[in-house]
Order: sequence, then structure tokens, then C-alpha cells
Amino acid sequence: MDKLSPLPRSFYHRDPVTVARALLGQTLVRIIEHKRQPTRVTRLAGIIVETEAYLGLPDRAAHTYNGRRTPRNQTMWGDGGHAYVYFTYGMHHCVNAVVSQPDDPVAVLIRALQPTEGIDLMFQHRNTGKNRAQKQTQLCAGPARLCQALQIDRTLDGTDLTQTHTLYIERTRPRTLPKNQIIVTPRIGIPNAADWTAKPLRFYIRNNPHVTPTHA
DNA sequence: ATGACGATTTACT
DNA sequence: GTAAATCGTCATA
Repeated sequence: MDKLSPLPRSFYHRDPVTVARALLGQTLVRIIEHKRQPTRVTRLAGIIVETEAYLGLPDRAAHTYNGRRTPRNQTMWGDGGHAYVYFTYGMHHCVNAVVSQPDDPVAVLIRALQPTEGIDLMFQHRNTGKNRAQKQTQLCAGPARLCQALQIDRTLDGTDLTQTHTLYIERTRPRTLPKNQIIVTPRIGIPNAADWTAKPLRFYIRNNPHVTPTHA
């Protein structure tokens, strides 16, 4: 298998915790087609440095908790290896990799990237209106920030991540990072999910400055 | 039809 | 530290 090919379907046909760990160090790629010249294309990309696992029916924090199946979350019920993009807080998008098999609605939220390609254009996407200087370390440090930088919205919901098209994930490292390079914590923004609030389901690369800032 | 609520970010006291 | 921004989505009726 080519080192720079998209991760295959089999990569996603595993449990969400395993995939959340294995996605660290892989590259999220977004191909932007220019409106005037569809043949002209820009590659935006970054290394995935932070993820969270969402475990489906039993998971109080998951959109598919208790078997909820709605127009919004339908792609979570489909096959692994597709993008689940949702809109929240009236202004933000977030992107997940759907994992496992059809009818097992589990996913991995992509929370932060280390930008590698198309950084200038990412700054443009992130600097709307009055916003000025931005540090590169906060360019994609957060699930909504990275979606703004890569111009990911609901039109990309359901995109097949194994196809070299508008949005996919490239194999960048052959194996999961060694355990001592992965920090595990509770998930962010899950205040009232009973025992699911504290479960260790957030993963990030040790000492990486592009991870979501946490105020502790 | 209505109301409550976000898998967040940013700005401000 | 706290609060505002801002609206699609979903449960209830």
C-alpha cells in the first residue's frame, strides 16, 4: 500500500477507541476547487493531533445515545470511513470519522490539527472581519476552528474518507503512536453526562503545541 | 408551533 | 474568571 494513499475502509472497521488512537499522526486532507477554474485545486492539510471517541448507544454524550436516529445524525448509522459533519451553537461545524459497521453508530471527533499545507489560505478562512493576527498553533486548535480553516461544512457530511476527493485522511505513519506519546483525558465540553463525563476518551499527542488549549 | 439546548469560540469585566 | 453570540435540531404538544 502506498504510504500517501487514503486510509482504507478496514482501518475504520474497528472500535472507536482504537481508531481514535490510530488517527493521531495521520493527515486530514481537504481539496478546495476554485470556483472559476474547477481544474485548479488547492490542498489544505494537517496532522491530526487530538481526537475523541464517541461510543454510540450507551454513551450519554454521543448524538446517537439511546439509539437516537435523526436526519442530522444519519451518517453515523452508516458504514465506517465516512465523514460526519454537524452544526452546533448556531455557528460552528465539527467533523468526525464514522467508525465500525453500519448500524453501529460510533465515531471519532477530530479536535485539532497541526497545519502542514495551505497555511496561508487557512489563515484567510479563519480571519473573518476584524480578526487579525493568529498564531499558527491556534489555527486548527479546536474542532470548530479546524473546520473553519479547512472550509468544512454540512455539504461534506457523508463524504467517503477513503476516496481521494474533497475530504479524506492520508496514511502518514504506518502504525499507531507508541503509548507513551499519547495523553488520555476526559472529553471536552461534556458537563452533564453522568459517569460518561469523566471517561478517558480524549487522546492527544504528548507535548504537541497545536492541541486545544485547556485552562487548568 | 414552540421552547430549550448545544461534542464551541471569542470577547470582555 | 464569566458571558455573549446565534440558529439548527429535536422533543413535546
